[in-house]
Amino acid sequence: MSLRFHNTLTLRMEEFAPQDGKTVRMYTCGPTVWNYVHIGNLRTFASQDILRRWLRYRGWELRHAMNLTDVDDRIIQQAAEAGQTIYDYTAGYAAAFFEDTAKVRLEKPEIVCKATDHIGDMVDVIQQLEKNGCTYVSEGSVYFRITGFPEYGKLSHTRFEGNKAGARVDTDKYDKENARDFVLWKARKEGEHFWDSQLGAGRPGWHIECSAMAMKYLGETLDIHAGGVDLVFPHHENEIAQAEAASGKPFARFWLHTEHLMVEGQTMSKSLGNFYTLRDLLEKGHSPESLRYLLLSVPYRKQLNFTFDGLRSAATAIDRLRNFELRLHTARFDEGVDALMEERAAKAISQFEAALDDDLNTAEALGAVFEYVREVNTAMDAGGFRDGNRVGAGNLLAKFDAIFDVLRPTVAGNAISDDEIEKLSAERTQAKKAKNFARSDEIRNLLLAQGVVLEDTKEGVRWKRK
RNA sequence: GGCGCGGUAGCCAAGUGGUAAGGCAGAGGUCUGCAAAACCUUUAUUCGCGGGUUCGAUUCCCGCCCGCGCCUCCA
Repeated sequence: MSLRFHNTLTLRMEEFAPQDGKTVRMYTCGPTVWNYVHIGNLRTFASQDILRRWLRYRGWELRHAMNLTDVDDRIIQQAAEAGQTIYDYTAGYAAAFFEDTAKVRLEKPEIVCKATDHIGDMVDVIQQLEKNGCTYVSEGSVYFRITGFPEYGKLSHTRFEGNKAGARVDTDKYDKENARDFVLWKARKEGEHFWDSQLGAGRPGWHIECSAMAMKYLGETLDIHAGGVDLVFPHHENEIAQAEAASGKPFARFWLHTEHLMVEGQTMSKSLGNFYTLRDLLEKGHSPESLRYLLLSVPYRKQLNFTFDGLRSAATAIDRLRNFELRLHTARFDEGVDALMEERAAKAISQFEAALDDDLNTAEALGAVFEYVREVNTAMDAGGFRDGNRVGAGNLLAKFDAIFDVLRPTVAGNAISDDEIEKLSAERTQAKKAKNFARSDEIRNLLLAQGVVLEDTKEGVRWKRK
């Protein structure tokens, strides 16, 4: 089966392959670095992480660029309130972003580009748009004239001329010819950060950074452009208008949008008191892997309802997989290879792959893995799983974890060492043999307090970190 | 009003024109010094509601109800 994605541009499933048959050129809208990442951000970024990993799994090379928005109205305002330059203000949050995303095991894109490092590139694109007659100047600011771009609205599937002049469109912006026109370059305002350019003193509008940087690093036509659903309009629509009006070429072939995360059935917002950053969850004692699993367990085009109950369920589900892996590595099996078990592993892998090929159906992919785990556990109990089957089973787990990446526990820096655990475990076994159950229970509890669980099995003791 | 997503067991959730994957929780069991941990079994005659097409629909069509998002900054 071939790799297919749902394309927002066409609202259809389409077979995917990169233009050049080798390297996928992908752009994703990154964070505005004015705060710590929240779990809604992470839902989108996690879905893009799966996309990255799956594209590579399927043999493509990857050239993925992600922007950091480090200048906008909020940043300017908050930096001013903090008495800092925008550079000082955003540097800390940019660093925190990569610390946090690494904890939930998001791969870093090949290219990370900051808006403030690319002012000149944005000015170049705006000048090209001027040349192409798509702009006008009003009160010192440069605007994009959407009536000059007939395809405006093709991504959000909106025909603006037929649209009711709704209450939500600003009607007091006298400086624009059309309410939907958007700013490319904002004239300098007193006290605000600005750059001198051929366009005059000012700063870039929000949308231009993505068009400029994407084309600079990936060429005029991208294979994939992705982001959260809220960006479809106006951000991505405007990116298309800017890029295509400047280059005359299609900006991106595939547009992938991740649905939003809700919290307890409601929109996450600070005013509702249900707003969580990754740091909030870690402080409450939840593991980064459990959040990663939860975020990935619902396919990206479906709204995900975050609950703490769900987070705990995710942690338990991961335990089941880790227990299986531990059993696979520690239990004793009869010599030989069981053909049926090999067949089951191959079937599980093909189901797993077909699921992810189908627009990254992570829920179905997980189903294939769990079904396999249960069948193999049953076979292990019945003696049907042989020593030679370890390779096939391990291979399946490796493929699974290359994408989901949740099997390896996060171990704190001050955790008890493996050697100490082994030593205490051995002492407990001795105590048990001597029927000194008081001492053996004491050791078990002592290790439990350190987050280590001892398990008695037919073949002896095994341990794991919780 | 326009555009889009969704309503499947207590919760999360996959799915197909031919009779419902998987996870969590619950119940039962195996193992065990008691435990812990682990593992196994089990839990929807039914897929928001009403019509229609069909030999047959949760899956296709029409209508309706409900939830959510975007149309303004937002992942």
